[in-house]
Amino acid sequence: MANGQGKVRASRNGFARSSQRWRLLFLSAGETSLSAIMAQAGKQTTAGQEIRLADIEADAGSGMGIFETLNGYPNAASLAVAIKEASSKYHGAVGKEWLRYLVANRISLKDFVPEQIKQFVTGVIPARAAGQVERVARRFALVAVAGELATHSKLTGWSQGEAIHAAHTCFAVWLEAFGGSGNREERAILAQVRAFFETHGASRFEDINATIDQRIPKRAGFYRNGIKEGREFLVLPQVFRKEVCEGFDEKTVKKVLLNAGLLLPGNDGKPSQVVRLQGLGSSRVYVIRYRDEEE
DNA sequence: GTTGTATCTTGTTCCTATCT
DNA sequence: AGATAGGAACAAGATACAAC
Repeated sequence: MANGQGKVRASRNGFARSSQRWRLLFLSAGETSLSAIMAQAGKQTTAGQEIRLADIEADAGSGMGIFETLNGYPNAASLAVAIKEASSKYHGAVGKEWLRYLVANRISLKDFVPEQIKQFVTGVIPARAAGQVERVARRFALVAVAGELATHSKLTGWSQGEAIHAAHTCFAVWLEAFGGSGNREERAILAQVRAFFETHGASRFEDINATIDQRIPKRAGFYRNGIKEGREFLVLPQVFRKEVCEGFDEKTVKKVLLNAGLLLPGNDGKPSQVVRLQGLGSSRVYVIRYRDEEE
């Protein structure tokens, strides 16, 4: 549905039948964002998918959930109930009037609407923005212009410019989250690495100085009490790739861990260090300094 | 004799250029 | 414009050499 195109099929006599096309603007009150769902499945979202489903934070930041102002109601819940009652009583009335207005003014709107959309878009997108950002901005612009037109034709009762202001605010929130998606990924990686050591740190790592044989089922690596301070985990390359980096790009994980100071690089600048291990000879391992929260 | 470091080799991945 | 091949870059294992 979000692609705006139906399946292309052949007609009965073998010719290409014209496929169905539509423009769809839908709003979903999903509790979890698309990227969160994909992350649960251990997959990445491509930029194109995030463009089709633009995430807007539902918390307006005023301490009242989705609302910014209460419009005279004592609290957010009573406003929500009032909106629900009014909409179940009057729903559809404005929509019909709106369509009537569009049809009556379609000649003049044909030039006016694209012009207004262009104006909105150039006003909100930052310089040197990616084309994807502009595409999302155009969708917000359509909503903004439609809202202003509805206000102009006395269908909403809003003050002039309110729809544009609202779309502006929502777009700014979206843009910040989209631009900060790298930060979101970074946090997810650090959380995963932390969880790995919290789960396996005491059970799957062997003491590097151990003289007696220890039985470590599904050994993930070794630990040593750090040269400077704290405990250092020496993770074997296969485990690092398969378990620590699971669901993420290995290079990205290494970069994030290096930047966070958790992964100690070797003297030769490589992310892994060569360490002599009991029974394994010298091997490359990823040295990760695990710090407790209070340090 | 052991340990640490440096260099070489091999394998893999990604990017670019060329051809169809 | 897309696909394929080749080259470059990087990582990891191996080996050699030096120092303690």
